[in-house]
Amino acid sequence: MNSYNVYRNLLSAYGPQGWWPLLQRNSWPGYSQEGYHPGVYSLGLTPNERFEIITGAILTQNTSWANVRSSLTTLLMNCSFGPEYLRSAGHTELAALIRSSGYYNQKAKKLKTTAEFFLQRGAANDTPPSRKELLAIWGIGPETADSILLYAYHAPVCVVDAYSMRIFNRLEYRGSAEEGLWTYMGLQGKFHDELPADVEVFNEFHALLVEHGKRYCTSRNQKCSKCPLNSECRFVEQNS
DNA sequence: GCCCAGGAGCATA
DNA sequence: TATGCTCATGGG
Repeated sequence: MNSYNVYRNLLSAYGPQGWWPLLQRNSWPGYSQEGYHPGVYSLGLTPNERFEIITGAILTQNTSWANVRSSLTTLLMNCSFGPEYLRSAGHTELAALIRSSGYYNQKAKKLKTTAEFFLQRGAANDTPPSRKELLAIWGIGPETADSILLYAYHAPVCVVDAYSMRIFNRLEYRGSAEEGLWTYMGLQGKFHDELPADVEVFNEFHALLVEHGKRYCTSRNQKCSKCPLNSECRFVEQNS
């Protein structure tokens, strides 16, 4: 299944998603109360806005965004996402602030190690770190690294997540047949091959896959009859 | 009560 | 390289 066809189909069905949400801008024109900004991509980010995205990317690991937003609101009131605060805060204090995101002991440690990395880079934070540097940080894996590169630095990198795997495994009916399931790097390579190297396309594509995974391609009780991709999905074909 | 959510680290084989 | 386990809250 061609990723660009999927992208165009989902964009047509759902429209621009307004990622990555920025709570700090929730009173700006074009921004929703929750910080979404559909169709607005290219405004520069302040250091604290960039670090809000980095913080959110870590807190949302295996966690719903509603839980993360609650933590981000608390952090915004306490430190406005200044990384100096995350470094200096006590573990127990920080863990309490991000409690609603779950895994709060692990994530408190992840936030501190990440804050330390970016504080040491200092002025170099205007340019993106390498993917390898990000992966070397304790608490940052492939998806979080790519989310930081794409959404905090506008680098042309595709983000793959559990939804992407589920959707493309189903579209191609992988796993139940002779083909193996998609891996992170395998699916990212496919996306990079098939999509135009455009930051706005990559931005929307990942967000659209998340929306699609929530609305129709759910883990169970999937809603195939109303799915905008059902005419080209081998999972539907095999189960009808 | 169970399952899932915008994953990653670590031990084991 | 590839599984399996752990981390943890909050909504459906």
